[in-house]
Amino acid sequence: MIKIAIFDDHQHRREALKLLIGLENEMQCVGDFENCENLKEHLSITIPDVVLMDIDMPKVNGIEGVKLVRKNFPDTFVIMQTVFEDDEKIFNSIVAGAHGYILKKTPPEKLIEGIYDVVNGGAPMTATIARRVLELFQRQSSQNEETFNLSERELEILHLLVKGLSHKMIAPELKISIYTVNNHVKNIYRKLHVHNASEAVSTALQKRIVQ
Amino acid sequence: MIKIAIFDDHQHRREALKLLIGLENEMQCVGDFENCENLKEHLSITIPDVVLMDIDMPKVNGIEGVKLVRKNFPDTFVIMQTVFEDDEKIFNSIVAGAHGYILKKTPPEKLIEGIYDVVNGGAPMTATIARRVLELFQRQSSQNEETFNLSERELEILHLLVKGLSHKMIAPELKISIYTVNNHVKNIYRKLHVHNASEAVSTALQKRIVQ
DNA sequence: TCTGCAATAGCCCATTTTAGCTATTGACTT
DNA sequence: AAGTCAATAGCTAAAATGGGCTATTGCAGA
Repeated sequence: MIKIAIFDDHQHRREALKLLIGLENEMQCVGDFENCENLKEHLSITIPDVVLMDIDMPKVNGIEGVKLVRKNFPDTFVIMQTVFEDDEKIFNSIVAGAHGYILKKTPPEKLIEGIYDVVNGGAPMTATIARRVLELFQRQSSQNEETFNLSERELEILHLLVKGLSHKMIAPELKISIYTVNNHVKNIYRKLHVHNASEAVSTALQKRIVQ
Repeated sequence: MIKIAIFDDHQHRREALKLLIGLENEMQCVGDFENCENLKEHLSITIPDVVLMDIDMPKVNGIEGVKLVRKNFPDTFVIMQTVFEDDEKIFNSIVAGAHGYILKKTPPEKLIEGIYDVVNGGAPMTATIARRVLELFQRQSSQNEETFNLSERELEILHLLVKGLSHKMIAPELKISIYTVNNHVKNIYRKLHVHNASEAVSTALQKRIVQ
């Protein structure tokens, strides 16, 4: 039996969802709430497996809601619901830890399918949202192909600098002398146009020269 | 008519896919190749709308392949195909610009559905892959709410360290003495559990304490 | 074959950093 | 009123760094 809680500020929508869930033998609505105030207390009592979370709610909205759920009830799945496919809302929901993202106009049978999907390890979302997620992902990790002409060895040393190792610690790590380390470091600085280790590390991470 | 090109190192699989595509009235296979060598030339001639790209191919693999397609043929959709759901392959494919990710064991009708899906703005993927994508996303942008109890002033100084400023440069910037800078830096190190500026900068950026 | 360059090693030295202290002031909490 | 803590300032000494150099080896490209 899948226990479901509903967060939505429209009472008629809550009623409709309860009715829909009631039609399924394997599902049970254990609570419906008009916003995420006292979410922690509500969920402590109802202990749902899945939360249907409207994004646009007064006072404490759905983004905050999903954060609260994920923080306090890590085993509970959260499916976001919204009227429009808004990039920022999609992004924030996913970063906050949502497990699915379904439009309100989605036909009832698809919503039910989504609930089964999420408890079985899936991530229900519309085709368009899936595409948006991929695009957001690509934008996020736009790898700067530029390697600043750093040699293999320099990249290796840069990596160790990022890990916080001193010259003295890098030398035995690479089985070379501290003088050589110093030389490589100087060459790295020249190529990255920086003048100290902090700046080099900063550049390395921000331009994604090393991960 | 949707024009499709196939990249897969197994000839029997290429034949099977060609046969499958041939059964659809709205689809046409315009080429099949055993790896991504000369991909640019192949696509220049065949000009497909959708590329089915196997990931594990000898010489030039699918990840490199999708990069090449996206770089040279930005309007062509790429659906990745692989045997297993491997986090690293999923991640690399998406970062490289894939539009979909389907398992080879996926039934034929689902693959055809995926092709229609991708040209209609969707991103076909299995439920499990969708979940993985969301998790990768969350991991990527895990905004560590944790601020490590750094004070306002310490955050300010950490920010300047990330910008590559030395203690001597930070002092006049904040109109405080270099001794005070040194004290703040020491406190930052203690709170972040690090022992030098590189490590502090690295932690600050990776845990997203500063941007 | 010549040339350039990466990788290695070395030296020097001024400057910077790190870590150990002490101490005052002012704000906030109990 | 007492206690805590952030922010400030100061001192010192040891360690590390950054920026000058020179030099050898070996590889790859012109």
